[in-house]
Amino acid sequence: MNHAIISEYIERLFPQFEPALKRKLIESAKLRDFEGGEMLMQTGQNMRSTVLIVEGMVKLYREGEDGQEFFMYYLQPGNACALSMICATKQETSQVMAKAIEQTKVLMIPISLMDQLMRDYKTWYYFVIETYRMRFEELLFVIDNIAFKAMDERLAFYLKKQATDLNTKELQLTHSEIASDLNTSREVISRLLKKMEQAGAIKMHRNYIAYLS
Amino acid sequence: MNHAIISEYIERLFPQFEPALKRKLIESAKLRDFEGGEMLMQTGQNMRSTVLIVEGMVKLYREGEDGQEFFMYYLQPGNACALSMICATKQETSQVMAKAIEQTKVLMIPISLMDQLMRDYKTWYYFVIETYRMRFEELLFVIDNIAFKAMDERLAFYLKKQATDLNTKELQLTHSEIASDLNTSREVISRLLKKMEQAGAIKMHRNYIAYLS
DNA sequence: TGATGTCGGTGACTTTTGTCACACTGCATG
DNA sequence: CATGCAGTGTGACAAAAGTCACCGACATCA
Repeated sequence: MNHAIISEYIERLFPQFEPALKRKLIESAKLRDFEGGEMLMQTGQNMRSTVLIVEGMVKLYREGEDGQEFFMYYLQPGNACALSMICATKQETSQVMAKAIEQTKVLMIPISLMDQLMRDYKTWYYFVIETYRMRFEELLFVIDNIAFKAMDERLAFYLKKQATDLNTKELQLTHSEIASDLNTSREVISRLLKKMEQAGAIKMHRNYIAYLS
Repeated sequence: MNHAIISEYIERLFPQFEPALKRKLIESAKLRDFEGGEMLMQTGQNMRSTVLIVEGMVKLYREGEDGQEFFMYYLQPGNACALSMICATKQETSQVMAKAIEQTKVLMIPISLMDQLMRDYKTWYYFVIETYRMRFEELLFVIDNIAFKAMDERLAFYLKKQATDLNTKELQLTHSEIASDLNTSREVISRLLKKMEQAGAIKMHRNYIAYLS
């Protein structure tokens, strides 16, 4: 039975939720699977649910006019999609792309429940506010980087963030992927990576980069 | 008496608030004045109130490491500062600068009231969510521009936005100010403006720019 | 083992943006 | 009205980033 699985996820990932809220979510949330590479959300799409990630990893990015994929941030188990909350509440369409980068499971909470949850469960309200705050801050960092920093610094920041978020020092990234995430060209990334390698910050290998220190 | 003035502002600028909420705000909000050029909020500052603009104009910008002022958006009468809500709720420090660009009046709502307002007044809750949504969207546009567009396009977008937000075709901006807002140099702006003038999009004058069409 | 495709390296070049230097203009102020 | 200053114009150059062309290394698979 799905309820038991959902219950387990909620207990593990959202322990701060009050018991009544947990029960409410267990009875009304739907579990949904996404394959790696599958889209959770697309620009212009209308959201009907708020999304809580419970397994896997979701990449949020802004799509440029000719299909560029400008990376913003990752969502991990325990995170909610701030945009799905916002769009859900207002019935607005999404402004960003969300893609599962590996096998991912999410809880879908019908938008019709949002009002009630916000009003009746303080821990939910705090969770929502905290979600907004975190994502807002992430966007501010993104803006800082592209507004004030040159490519080399942006690349260094990007690699560091990848190492932190994905919790590994072996970054499974091709130069093309990085270039796409930073909206530049592969050659630029290749050259900058070489400099970083010479400076001893990384070690390059085929298909992955070892992040040192 | 201040209550009467506050009441008038609320009636005029926030007609969508339910009567009980209006009464609550009238009794607990404080009116505060800022001179043009005065800071409402500074990076690292701790917020103790949620801020509603009722008169004037507030400029939100991100501060770079060497004092650059990267423009994000304006707040006008009827708007709330999304960041003051977020920071207020979590007792976090602000990540941006907010500066009054003219004589400005705001309503300050003590953070201690936020929980109660969110829970008890549906129109407040909607207002907050809508505020988040709008500002989130603004940030996404900002990111679009700096991530995907070249200076000329960014400048065109910037001028258009100024004309819209400030509701005038006579933009009281010096080239230096524009350069600072877009985090580039005055010379670049001067040259691009000349191109735009030649293309017939604007007409330059000393100390102001006429935005045509 | 040869064919193919992805990944990465690199030189040469262009374009865009940033920097420096200096000149000009109109306004304000004493 | 002389002086100073903020605002602007502009040429020359430097630096950063983007583009193009092409190469080689490696993996996979028939």
